[in-house]
Amino acid sequence: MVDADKTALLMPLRPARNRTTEVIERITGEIASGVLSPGARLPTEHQLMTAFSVSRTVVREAVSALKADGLVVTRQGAGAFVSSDGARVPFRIDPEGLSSIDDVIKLMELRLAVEVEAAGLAAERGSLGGVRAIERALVAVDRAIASGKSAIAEDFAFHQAIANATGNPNFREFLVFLGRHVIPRQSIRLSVPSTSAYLQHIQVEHRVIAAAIASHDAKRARRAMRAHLEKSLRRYSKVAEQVSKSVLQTAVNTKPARLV
Amino acid sequence: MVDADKTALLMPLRPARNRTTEVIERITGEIASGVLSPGARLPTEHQLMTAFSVSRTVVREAVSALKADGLVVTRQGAGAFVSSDGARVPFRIDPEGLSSIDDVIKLMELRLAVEVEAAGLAAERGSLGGVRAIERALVAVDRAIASGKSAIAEDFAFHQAIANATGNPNFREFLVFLGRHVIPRQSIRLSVPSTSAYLQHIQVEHRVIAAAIASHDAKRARRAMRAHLEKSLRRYSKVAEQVSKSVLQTAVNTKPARLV
DNA sequence: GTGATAAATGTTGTCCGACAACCAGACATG
DNA sequence: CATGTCTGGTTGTCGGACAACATTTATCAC
Repeated sequence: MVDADKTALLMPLRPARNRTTEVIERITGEIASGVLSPGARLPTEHQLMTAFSVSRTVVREAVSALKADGLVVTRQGAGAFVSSDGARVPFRIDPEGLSSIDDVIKLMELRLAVEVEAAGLAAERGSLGGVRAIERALVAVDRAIASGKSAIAEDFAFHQAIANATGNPNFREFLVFLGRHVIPRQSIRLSVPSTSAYLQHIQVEHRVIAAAIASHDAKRARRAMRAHLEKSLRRYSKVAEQVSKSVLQTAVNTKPARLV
Repeated sequence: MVDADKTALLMPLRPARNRTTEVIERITGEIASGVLSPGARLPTEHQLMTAFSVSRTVVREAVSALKADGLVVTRQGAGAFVSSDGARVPFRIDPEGLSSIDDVIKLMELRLAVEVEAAGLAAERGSLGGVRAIERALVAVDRAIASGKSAIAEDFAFHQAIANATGNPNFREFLVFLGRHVIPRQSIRLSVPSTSAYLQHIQVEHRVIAAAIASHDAKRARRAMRAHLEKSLRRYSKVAEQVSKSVLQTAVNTKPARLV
């Protein structure tokens, strides 16, 4: 954990405020604020050059980034246009917006919503192979606990196996997306006692969920998953309270992170 | 609808296969396939220029797009690196992957998961203002029905008001994200009878949900929302069956859309 | 006059060369 | 040995040029 903090301190200064990102933010702002409505044509590269007094390279890189985000589409010889079908613009979670523990909790609520339904769907139509995969993930957690590890990766693999058993890839994909945001937060590890006894208690909850899915009892699966995740949420918010009391100590650790 | 199809036909050729996109796909592929592991440094711009035999402009626009996607970060003077914390890479839904009705159903299942929990949270901790907003959205739907409109936008606003009442912005944001993908599909409108009688029946379900939220009954709110959306899903999959029978007619309509 | 064809203009896509800002490691200095 | 400096390499920005394409305008045949 100390290592994680150190690397965070040694590798800061990511968003390197160069001209390109400023142009990106300006254009993005005008699109978001509605000045440029969908389908509208945005200024020509030359106009943008003179308006922002930057080179064409900067303008083109900015537009390229906007294109990658799906906000604009370009047509050679015609111009660049604000994307009319918003279907391409992705769902982002600002990493800066996860600095507080409360933000992490809000994310975990979304995860709970998805996972509860995933457990229900897995129970309704989980194939034999899907159920087998869930049980394999369970024994993997067992092995990790036995060897004294924190079993974080194995625990996540278990939840992923359930999402997989729904037969709906959206559940697995969205779960790993949320995992990428929630898991790397070091504050989680602080909240997890990760003693063998605690982990084995978690495993009991896991087995209840797995049993409900295996017996195709959707209601029980949803209830078990909800209980499992709500317990984790409550434990987490308790940590939030404790941490908020010792703000001074955390402040010196989080402040540099905000500068990133 | 005919207009929408026409514009879709007149403005096709989105992925305009230019050199930049090819370079993007090549690099993205090498990252996805694990050839370039997180934290690894990718080749210098000069190496990429000679490797792909393109100009530096193309290379820079490509890495600019990759930067916008969060796949790589650059440090002036040091190089470009594969992003180590995947927290920046967004959640995308490939618009091409929504061509079949089955894909849309799979998306709606995810929406159901989020909305059921949103209704529960809104009931648990919905403020007075939040409940008022939900009721306002309800009368808006009433007005739309009375004036003979399809009330699609007003219906979505109602669901959005519920997501808002959770106090967790993630729910609203994710819901509008999903809405951007699901709503524009014309196949939905085909499945909606949109007769006044049908819409008023929908409103009955809406009122049950709103009442449960207003009385802070989380369980009932979740159950009502689940019933509401599952009914919509079932109706939708029925349409899917009917459509799959008349594949020939839909084929001529969907084929060009795939080319977009 | 009208419709088709061609020219002209404007815009994005690509290439090239150059310099500034910056970083990492080698080197020199005390 | 520690510190400062230098040097080569890399990304960031600039400017100009031409190609490919779209749109508009002008021209011509009928």
